[in-house]
Amino acid sequence: MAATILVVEDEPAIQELIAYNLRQAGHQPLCADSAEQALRLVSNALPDLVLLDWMLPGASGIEVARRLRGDKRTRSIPIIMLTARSEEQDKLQGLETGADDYITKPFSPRELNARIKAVLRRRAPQMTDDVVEIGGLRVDPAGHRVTGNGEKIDLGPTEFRLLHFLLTHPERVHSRAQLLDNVWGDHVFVEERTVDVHIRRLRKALEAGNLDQMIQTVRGTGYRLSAS
Amino acid sequence: MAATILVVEDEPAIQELIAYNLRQAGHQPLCADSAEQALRLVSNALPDLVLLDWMLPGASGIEVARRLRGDKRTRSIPIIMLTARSEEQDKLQGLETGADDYITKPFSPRELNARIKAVLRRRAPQMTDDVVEIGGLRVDPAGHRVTGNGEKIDLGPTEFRLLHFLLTHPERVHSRAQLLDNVWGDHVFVEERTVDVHIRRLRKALEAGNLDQMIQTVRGTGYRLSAS
DNA sequence: ACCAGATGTTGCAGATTTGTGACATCTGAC
DNA sequence: GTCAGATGTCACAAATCTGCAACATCTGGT
Repeated sequence: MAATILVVEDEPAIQELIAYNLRQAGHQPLCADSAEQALRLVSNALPDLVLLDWMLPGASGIEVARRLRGDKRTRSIPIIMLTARSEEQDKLQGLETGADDYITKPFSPRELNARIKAVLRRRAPQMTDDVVEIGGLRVDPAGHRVTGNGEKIDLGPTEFRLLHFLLTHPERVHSRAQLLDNVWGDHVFVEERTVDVHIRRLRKALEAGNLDQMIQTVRGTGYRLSAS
Repeated sequence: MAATILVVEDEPAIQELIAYNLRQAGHQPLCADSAEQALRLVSNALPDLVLLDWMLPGASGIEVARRLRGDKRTRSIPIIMLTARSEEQDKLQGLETGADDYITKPFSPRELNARIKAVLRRRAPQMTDDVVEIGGLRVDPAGHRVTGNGEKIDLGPTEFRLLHFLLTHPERVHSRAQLLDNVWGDHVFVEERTVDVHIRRLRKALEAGNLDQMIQTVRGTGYRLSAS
C-alpha cells in the first residue's frame, strides 16, 4: 500500500506534520505550498493521491481540483480535501468539484490514514500498474502484456482493459452496465450487448491455454472471472 | 449491493452531487425535486430506499414520509432524511414520523454510504452484498455463488433470489404473497402457486447436500428456512 | 375410512437471455 | 487515399428460465 501522495498545504508546520505522518505510514510524500507548484509536480510525475488544502492563498485549492479533474491524465487521481471546521460551505462545493472525501482540521493521524486507505482502496484496483495474476492468467499493465500459463496472448485494447478489470475484481459478478462504466468509461453510449461480443473475443483469445472457462456467464446478471 | 435509491431534494446542485456519489457506490439514483414528483415516481416503481430532504419548499418532506408510511405498499421502504445542521428540532420529529436515520448536511460520501449500508442491512438485508451462511448453506451475492457444505450448487436466477431472501430472513414463516413481493417484486402478477414450484426447484437443487430439509413448509401459512 | 383443502411434482410452451458470425463504420499509420 | 486492425451493431440460433395447469400426494378433521 505504499503510495506517492502529493500534499498541497501552504502552512509549513502542518505540511511537515502531514508529511511526517505519511512517512510513518509507509507512504512517499511530495510537498507543494502553492497551486502552481502542485500542478508542476503533477506534470512531472503522477501521484497516487492528492491531499489538498482548500484554503490556499488566493482560494486556488478549488482551481487545483478543477484542473486535475479537467485533464484526462489526472482525472482519476483521488483527492482528499483538508478544510477548517468553519468552512462548512466549502465542503459541498469541494465534493461537487470532484473531491473524493474531505477531512476537517484538526485531525488525528489515525483518521487521516483511515481516509487515505479507504479512498485508495475504492479508487485504485485497476489503476495501478501492478502485475496481476490469477490461476495462470497474468496481465502486466505497464508492459501491456498478457500471458496464459506462460504462453503469450494477443488482445485488442478493449479486450485488454476488460481482462484487466476482471482480473483486478475477480470472483464477483459484474453486470454489463458495470463493465461498460468501468471498462468503456462513464457517459459512453454503447449497447449493453456489445459487452457480450467483447467477452466472446476475450474468451476466444484465452482458448489457447484453456483459460477461457475462467470467464463465466451468470445468467440474468452478468459475467465473472474466477480462478476455477 | 446495487440498490435503487430515490433522492428527494429541491436544490439541483446537491441533488446532482448525491446522485453522482450514489452512482459511484454502484447504486441507481432516481431524482425528484418535489413531493409530488417523488410520490409519482414511487407509484411507478418502488425504490429500495429514499433519501429525503426535510426542507422541501412547503415543508412537505414530512408529508412525503407520512404518505410513504401510510401506504402498505411503501411502508417498509427505508427513509433517510437530510437535514441542515440547525434544524435540530426536525430530527426528532423526523424519526418520530418514521425515518430510519438522518444525516446532517454537509456530509461526506463516506458518511452517506455508511448510513445507506447500515439502513439497508437493518431494513432489507437481502439488498447488501454480504455473504450469508446458515447451517452449511452459504450464499455469496457479490460472486453470485451458492455452496452447501462446501459443494457448489447451481441455481437459476429466481431460485437464487428466493434462497437469498430466505437466508437473510431465516427462522420465520413467509406467506406466498410476501415471497412474491420480496423476491419477484411488487407490481408483478403471478399466481401464488408459482412460489411452490420454485420452492420445489430450490429444494431439488439443495438435495445434493441434504440441505433441502432446511426449507420447511408451514401448512396453511407459507414457507420457512431454518437451520433444521 | 373418507373428504376437502393444501401442497408436491411434472411436463411443456412461450419468453427471455446469451452465443456467435457477419457486416458496416471508424481510426490512425503510411 | 488506402489499408489493416479495432469496434459497435445486428440477426439468428442455441440455451435456459418461467409460469402454469394438470395430476399426484399429503394432512388433519370428522
